Amino acid sequence: MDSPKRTTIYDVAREAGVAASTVSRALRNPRRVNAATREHVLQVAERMGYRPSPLATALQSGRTATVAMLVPDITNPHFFGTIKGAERRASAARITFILSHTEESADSERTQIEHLARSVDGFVLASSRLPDESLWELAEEHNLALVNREVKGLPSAVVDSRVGSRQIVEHLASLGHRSLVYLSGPHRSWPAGERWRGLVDGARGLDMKVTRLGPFPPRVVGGGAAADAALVTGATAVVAHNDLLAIGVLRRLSERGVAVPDQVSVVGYDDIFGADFCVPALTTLAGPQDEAGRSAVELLLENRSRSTARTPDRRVMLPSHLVIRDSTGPAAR
Amino acid sequence: MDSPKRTTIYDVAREAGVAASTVSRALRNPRRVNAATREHVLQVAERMGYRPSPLATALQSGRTATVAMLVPDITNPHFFGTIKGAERRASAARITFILSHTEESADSERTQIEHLARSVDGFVLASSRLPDESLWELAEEHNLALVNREVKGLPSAVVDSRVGSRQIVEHLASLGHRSLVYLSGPHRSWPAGERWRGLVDGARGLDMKVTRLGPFPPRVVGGGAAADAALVTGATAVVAHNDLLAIGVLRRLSERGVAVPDQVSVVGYDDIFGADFCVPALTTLAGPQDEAGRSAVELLLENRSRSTARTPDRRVMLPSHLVIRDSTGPAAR
DNA sequence: GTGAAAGCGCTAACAG
DNA sequence: CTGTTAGCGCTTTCAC
Repeated sequence: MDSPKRTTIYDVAREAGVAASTVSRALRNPRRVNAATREHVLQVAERMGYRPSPLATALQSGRTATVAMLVPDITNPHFFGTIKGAERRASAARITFILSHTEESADSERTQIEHLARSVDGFVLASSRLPDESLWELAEEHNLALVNREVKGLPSAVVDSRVGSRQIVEHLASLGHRSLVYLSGPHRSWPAGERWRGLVDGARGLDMKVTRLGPFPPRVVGGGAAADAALVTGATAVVAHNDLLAIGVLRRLSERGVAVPDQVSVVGYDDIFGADFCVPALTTLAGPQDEAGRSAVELLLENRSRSTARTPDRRVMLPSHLVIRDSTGPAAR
Repeated sequence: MDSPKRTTIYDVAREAGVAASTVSRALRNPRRVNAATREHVLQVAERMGYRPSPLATALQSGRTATVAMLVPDITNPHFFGTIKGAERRASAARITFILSHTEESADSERTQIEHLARSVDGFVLASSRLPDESLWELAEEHNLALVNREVKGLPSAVVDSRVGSRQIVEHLASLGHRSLVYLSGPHRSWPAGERWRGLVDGARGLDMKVTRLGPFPPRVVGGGAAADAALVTGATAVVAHNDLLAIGVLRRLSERGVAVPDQVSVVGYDDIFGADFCVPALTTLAGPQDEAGRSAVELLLENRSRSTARTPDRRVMLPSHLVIRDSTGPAAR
């Protein structure tokens, strides 16, 4: 594929009549070399079609100009926004972007990090499945930035879902609901805890009864069991861990002939693609997921420049907002 | 981040009382070294927590164990399946997966390839925007595999949409439709050409009139203009370039009070997430996009092993199938 | 079967 | 400001 020997700085150096190091400097540290020499070297390099070898650069300098993003499930539309934001930010900084999925497994996550460690400058961990302790430990050795997860001492970018959950409760309360059930996501999911706490906080003083069910798989297929479980509680409002689950719930309710929102109101989280055109269109807590991805990469880049010095943990909190559509309405009766 | 000097094969060699080259061999070419020595080396390496440096390996050997996938628009759900399939296949082969987007620009695509050339073993180009000539040229220097694009002499994996388009025509004809309009995708889109040809072929001998409109942006927002354009033709059936556009069309038709499928039938391509729960649920040509991504990576890997020898171009054609839902019905009148 | 040694392409002191 | 000189960590002849 690449037989015709790539041209190296040595080729350029010879052709330009200077030392290899001068070529290197002309290319990287424009100011440390005579303007005329520099111009000449650049022209020769250009003419010879010189392309630097990122590998050699990285091996020598330790900087790879690459970041890796690990997501639990590459299939989940929830992550698309985050991935997009991260990828965009990276490529804007001319940073190579590696995407990898961990299959919802903490072990796999750790292995991937170990595996990629030498090839990247840092990791964006989206909805990491690793326990806090593991993250602290990994952070000793690696440059990490978390998305939708907060851990003391580590940089993170999260879309608020606590304050947002309060808004959900207020919205439902104002519609006359007196009780809601939260259909919980994965057991160790950090956002699940946040959401639950937000709902509980919001309910306090509003004469709203909140119940937690689950965990349910945060996918459309999880909606069947979740909906059935919710119905038996008699609650008039259902808050699902995410839109995928909410859509599954809508589907199941429709099968069972339960009218939404007339009999039951349904709320989701994330405002994923499709949330606006499912039936009824889903009321959901929307947030700038792409911003979160963007910020995480940014935190990584910041951290990189601060050399070895331990940076005070930067936490970015992005605001969410409730998008009210057709799946919520006045409480039944 | 990584201050405590990584252990290298030299450390292991010293500790094990052998030469570095022996360590290297023990790790890569198990058979070229005495079983006992090998065992010993492996244990020492393990004990010392040795991790090979992919960079150094790549620099020396020329193989990076990495592939890059370029997609025009990382935001488009159409690509999610392809990305997923490719990522999965790569990680199964312990190949690092780089994802990059080209913003629908041929120039950007070329630049990215140039940029990543030294860091990867090959490229998966999904729906490449580059003209055939450019691809041939690039293939001289790089290991390429195409997804949803066929170019003579280059390996590719495509989901059939030509035969599938015939099925669409037959389906519509059997419902009594006598004319359809194709809402075309981007001007230089290869699948757009395939689909159009498939529709024309299918219409021949079926007393079906086909019209092509567009190009339209293959996104939901494109649906407004597309739907309006389609309506003025008086056609009773609309075939949209992809599901995104089709969903946009559904939305516009609903706004205008045009009943689907009673007044107009609508068909899409891809069966993306959401196609089953929009209203009415979309009839669409589904295909194994993830398989296409998977196959493309596979082609890359095959090609890599065949050393320099030019491999006869392998083309993988994946079958599509028509998923009939609620957006198509008997022709009006 | 194993060791010595020469790089892969680049950067970073260190002199001059 | 520029050239010389070591490597970065690994693989790969080439001898022994």
